[in-house]
Amino acid sequence: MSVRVRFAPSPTGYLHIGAARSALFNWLYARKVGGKFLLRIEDTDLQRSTEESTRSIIEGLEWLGLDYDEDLVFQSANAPQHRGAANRLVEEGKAYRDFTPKEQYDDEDVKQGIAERARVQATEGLDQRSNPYRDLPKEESDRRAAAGEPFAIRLKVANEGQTRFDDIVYGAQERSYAEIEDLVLLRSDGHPLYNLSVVIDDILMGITHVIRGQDHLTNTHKQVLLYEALGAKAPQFAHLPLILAPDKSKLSKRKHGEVVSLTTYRDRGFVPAAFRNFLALLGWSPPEGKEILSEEELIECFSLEGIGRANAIFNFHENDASRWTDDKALWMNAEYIRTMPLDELLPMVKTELRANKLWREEYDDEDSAWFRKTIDLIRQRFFTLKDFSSQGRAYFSDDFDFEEAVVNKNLRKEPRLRELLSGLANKLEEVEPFNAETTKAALRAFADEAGVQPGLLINGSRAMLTGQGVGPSMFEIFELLGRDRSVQRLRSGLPWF
RNA sequence: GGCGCAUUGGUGUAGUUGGUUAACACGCUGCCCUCUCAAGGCAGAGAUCACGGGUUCGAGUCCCGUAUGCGCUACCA
Repeated sequence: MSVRVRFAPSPTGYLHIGAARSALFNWLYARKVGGKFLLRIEDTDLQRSTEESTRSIIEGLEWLGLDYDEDLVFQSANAPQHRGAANRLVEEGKAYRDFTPKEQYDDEDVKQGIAERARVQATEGLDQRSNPYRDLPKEESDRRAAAGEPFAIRLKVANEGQTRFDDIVYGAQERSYAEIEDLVLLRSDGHPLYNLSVVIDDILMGITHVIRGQDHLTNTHKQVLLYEALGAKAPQFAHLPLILAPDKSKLSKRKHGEVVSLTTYRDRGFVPAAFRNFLALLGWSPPEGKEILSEEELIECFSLEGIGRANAIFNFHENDASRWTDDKALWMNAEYIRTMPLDELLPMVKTELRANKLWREEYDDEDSAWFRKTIDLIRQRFFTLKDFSSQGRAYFSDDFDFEEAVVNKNLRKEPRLRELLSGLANKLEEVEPFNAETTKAALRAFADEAGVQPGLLINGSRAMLTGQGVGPSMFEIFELLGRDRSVQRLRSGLPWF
């Protein structure tokens, strides 16, 4: 039987990086074993589901390069089947109508309410099967339903026994029926509930392996019960450890902000392959210990058995802008930027420059050799794609900022520099040809004549030509910017004012 | 409250059927290289493997308990 897996997010917001990782693992597994990777949007909660969210999920997956194999499935479209299944279970006596009036819960303290109710239930000695409608004669149930009395449908969980399944990650799991309530399948307004929907949909879609977050581990027992009631074979389950914030709390946008949203990484200049690589290493480790893995390598060595059981901490630093996300993610992105094939990087840089009005069509044409050379040089010390338009700005525009601290340290500290650099400009004007070699010789000779350290002129030049104190070798910069721009910037005197 | 799951340096992870100096990556420190910053090279700090018992000649690895964290416990997903 060929493998079919799915990623089934609910469209109630941005795509969370934890969800993105679930998608990735499903995708990797499908690609690894030659199975199908499907996408299902779980939009049964109509109140909270939005089209915008669905779009952002699809965009996110596309950005990560996780292509799905069949048509997108909307869970809401299967609602008739969900209801049909629930009614069938009632007919078969495996579920029952619960005419208890619906209670209203405050959305705020649901968790507390649950704990409170559980406590009361325990002290009053109520068990999970105390529902008065559980054993209502079928005729009466039918009659009341026909009379229009509202009801929810609950699964009739047997008194004795236990569910069991083997989780590929967490191992053998058992749970006694006594700990499982008669779960609601259908709300009194006819809406199918999550546990019913997933099971029906997974059956409908022929899912063979359910790979999802560990937060569903205990719910799985209910679902196993449903598979049994429906006479269907349960799929294999593999639950993934969760991704937590540094304080070990659940990662949430409300509490932790943008770092948890996948699109943030796209918007802040991550290379998709780098982020995918980083995500893969959260909770999973390759057998060889090699960490930088291409798409092919990732697929090749991926296995469900390599997934760990402990929750991983996503180590970002909330109050440190330069370490706004996990250090290793940032490092990996830099690693990709400086080592990936230039031809794959170029389109991303183009997009970035374009967004900042720094792109010129010539870069694709007569200046393409220059452009490639420039990108290849400056990418060596960049961390994100954003750096091409910020730190790299001086290479693409004459309108760039001078860093105050750099100007003070490399220019103002030595008053003679203004004249010296102007003199250097004169010297460079005569250099022929104009390249790294010749400018180097010229600068050194000039430093000798003037009786100053070459470093003084080099650092001063860097400040004048790029506005920055750090960057590539100065002579490479001269060559790249060319004689005219180099000379002009050296003479501009701009930063002195 | 009940039930479940987890616990190896700051972070991510390796640690084969229990065997001797607990490994790798990121981060951090120092040195080299050097016009700066990276990269690279070298060196280093940092873990009594959550804690307490037990089994064993021997435990990060097996068993029990405790703690902590997380999850589920809903006519949310």
